[in-house]
Amino acid sequence: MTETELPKIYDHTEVERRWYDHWEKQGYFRPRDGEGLPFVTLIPPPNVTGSLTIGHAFNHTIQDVLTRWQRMTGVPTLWLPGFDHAGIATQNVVERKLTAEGKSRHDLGREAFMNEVWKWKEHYHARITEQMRRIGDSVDWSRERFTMDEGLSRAVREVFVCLYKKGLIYRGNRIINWCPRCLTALSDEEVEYQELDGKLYHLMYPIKGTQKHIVVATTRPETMLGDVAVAVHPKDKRYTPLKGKTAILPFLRREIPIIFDDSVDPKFGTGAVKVTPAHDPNDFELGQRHGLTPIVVMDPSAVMNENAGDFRGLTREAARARIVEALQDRGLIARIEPHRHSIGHCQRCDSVVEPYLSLQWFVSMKPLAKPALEAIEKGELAILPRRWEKVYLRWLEGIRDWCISRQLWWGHRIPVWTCAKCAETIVEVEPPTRCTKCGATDLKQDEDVLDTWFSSWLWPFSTLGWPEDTEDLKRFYPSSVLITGPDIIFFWVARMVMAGYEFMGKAPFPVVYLHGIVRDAQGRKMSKSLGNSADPIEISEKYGADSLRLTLLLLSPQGSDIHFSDERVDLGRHFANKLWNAFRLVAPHLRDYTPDEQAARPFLTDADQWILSMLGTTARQVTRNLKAYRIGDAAKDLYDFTWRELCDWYLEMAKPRLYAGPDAPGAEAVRFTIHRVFSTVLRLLHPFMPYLSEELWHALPGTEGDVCVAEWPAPGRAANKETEAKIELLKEIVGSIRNLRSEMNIPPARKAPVLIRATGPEAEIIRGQAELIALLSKAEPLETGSSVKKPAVAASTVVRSHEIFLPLEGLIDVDTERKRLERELDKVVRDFDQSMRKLQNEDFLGKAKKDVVERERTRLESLGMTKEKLERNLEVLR
RNA sequence: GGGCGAAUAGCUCAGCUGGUAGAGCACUUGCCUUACACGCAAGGGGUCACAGGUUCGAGCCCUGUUUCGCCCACCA
Repeated sequence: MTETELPKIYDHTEVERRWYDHWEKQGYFRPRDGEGLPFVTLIPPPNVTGSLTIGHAFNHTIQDVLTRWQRMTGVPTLWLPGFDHAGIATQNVVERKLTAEGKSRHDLGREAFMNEVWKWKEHYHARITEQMRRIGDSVDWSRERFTMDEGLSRAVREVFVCLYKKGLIYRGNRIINWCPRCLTALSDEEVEYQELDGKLYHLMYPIKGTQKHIVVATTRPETMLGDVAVAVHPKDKRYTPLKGKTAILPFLRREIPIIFDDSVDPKFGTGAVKVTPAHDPNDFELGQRHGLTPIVVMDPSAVMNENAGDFRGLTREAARARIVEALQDRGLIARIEPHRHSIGHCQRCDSVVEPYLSLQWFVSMKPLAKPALEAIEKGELAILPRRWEKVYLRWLEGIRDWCISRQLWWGHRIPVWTCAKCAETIVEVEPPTRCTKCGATDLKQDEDVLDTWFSSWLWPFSTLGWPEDTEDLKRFYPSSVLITGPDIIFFWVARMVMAGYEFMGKAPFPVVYLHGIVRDAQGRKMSKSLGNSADPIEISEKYGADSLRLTLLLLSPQGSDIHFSDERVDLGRHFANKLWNAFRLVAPHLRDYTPDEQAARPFLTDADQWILSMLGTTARQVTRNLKAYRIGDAAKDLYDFTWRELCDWYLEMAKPRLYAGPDAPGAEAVRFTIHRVFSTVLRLLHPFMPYLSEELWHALPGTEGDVCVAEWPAPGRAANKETEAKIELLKEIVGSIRNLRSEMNIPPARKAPVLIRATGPEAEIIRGQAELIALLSKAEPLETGSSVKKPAVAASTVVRSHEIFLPLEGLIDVDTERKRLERELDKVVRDFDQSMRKLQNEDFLGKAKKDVVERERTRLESLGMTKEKLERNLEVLR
């Protein structure tokens, strides 16, 4: 490979096209055979509703980094891909499409509609698969699953039947959350509450046989048509005279009792509450306690029904307006006051949810929650960052029964049949052919489907073949870690833990790592419905998939949200380009090179030893951070090492030896060092930037196979502190000279003489580094030593205790230089005084740690010398 | 009403066991130096939200306050 073969600007499009198929064909993504605990992670199955967002790309990147890293350490790895049918969400988008075509799902009928949804699913499945390949997800496609495939559907039925037989699934007429637009029941978790400004209406109900009224406060006057009582607190003196009385419901003239119940808060509103058991969860319970029969006044689409008298046919909103108007006409509204309260909305369509009495299927959650609660305490489950554990625990402690039936078509049909003849309920995994009680063959299956999460909560074992006792299930359950966002702790994480204990006897994963949510520049969550997320493929085309991955990680401190915008991907793109060009610099000099550590080691320079030492430290840090799920920190370690140490310093130091050619002295050492550094960095970098690292790995001589399965760098020997200190000193001196040159307006390309009057033991080190100092600061000639004479006219500075002079006869403006030195001295004096005060403080000397005091003493000494020398040099200018 | 999180440079954020405040972007100056202008070198810029406290020493620990964000809760 020659320089001319490598373009100046890294072209990711060309490189990223090349490797994915290769890795896949090699079978790297399938778990290798072998002993030892495998590393297993399960994808949070993306919804087939639409394509992936940047949020997904972030979630996948974390999983892929961990999976690729583990693969390189040699353990068998499995990242199992799959997709979620996403019941309501998917049905909604397909229905929306039909609406646009002027059709409804009922025009098509159940079967034809299902075909439409399957087509939709196929389309987006293909799209998502393509996206995952582009961003480099190293998933095992041979094990791909879908929540509605045959095996998972079987698992769903098995679980339903099992829980039913245990008495943990039951059917009941209860108040549930009803979406009048989706026309289905929802679980409590699918309702999103929003604080909104509303009104509190004080309605006057006439008391029978008197001229008086009882005033009830409500936010929803339209539900008054379903009122069956008025309730007050038993100890509320205002209402004790009304014992045994009844009120007359306006419009309907229904006579309703005044009842007494502890649950009424005398301090709220008027202390009297209308009771509407069919449209309010509290009222429902209250009604049950008092034996009241609920009256449903709306139809499923929240239009007033035949029980609403003259208001029949009005929407609930229209009914409210008309009822308030009519009551006002009759003087039955005491007052209306503003009232802020939270109102439930459908998670999927944002309609106001109606508490609605209806017959649904439920899971008793309390018994299932118990082991999931204990899991944390027993240490069988950890949620990172730890603060989320409280959220998880609190939800489980207050858990309520789960409404699992949905009045939809897209989903798993409930495995319950009713006998047309004897009305027997039959609950079976496989469709029965005849009634188990009377033998009749006319059986009708429940029309409803199950909540989409009723399949997702089985994901950790259903994807591995459960209920069959498969090899995969034995080998890969439980998985190693779950990577997901905190927004689905309740929907998914907690429920998976419950199902894991219930059906497998143990937690589905020992660790849950919850990463932040990707937001747009305005702080809104990236979502399909908002349309504020770029397509990862578009970003990959424009900036590169590697760049996207690295950027997301660099932007994400552990566990907090990230603010993303397209342009920020420049961060990753620029890094990719930097690495590419560093490689372009070294590649021609490594042609035909075969690493030989034995031959090189005796000739390693300080610079070589220094970068190798830093490399080792970086490798250790990266591994340590990955183990702690500090993925972003690991990425930063590599970014900083590559750019700040390798490119900014080492490669500059290595250039003369590289340019001198392969036969010059020192060539062996520099080639060895560079080879070692690049082959290590490329391996460390591979989990983060799989494409670029693979490309360069193949371009680097002396490497074998693919970096995808290369050995993860070993921790290596401890840092070489002595050499690191030498180079640190060198950096400081070079920095000071560059600063002087810059202040004196010496053009970068121009060489300029420099004198260093070095003192003490470091003088020897400086002499040893003179060649590099000269190279890096364009100092020519460079004179160092303890006896160096200060030139008559010179810009000067002090590093530690060493004086640096730039003789600038005729070029220097004395006034400018004096001001500069004064500024510098000022700073040193401030530090010196502060340090002095500290060391004069008895408490500090007595109570601070020895090494802290010692460090302070050294610092003061050094500051003192610097001060003294600056003053002396300044004196000359004055 | 409860809980959690955040507040550090103009912007987005690091700062892990208290010991000399950092990065990227943006800005200023000089450079197309034979890897890279997607770059190099130098530089400016901070009462670490506020008020107390603990400590020899606080961005970090404790208490309270303010502002923002998120989650939970049967506020008719």
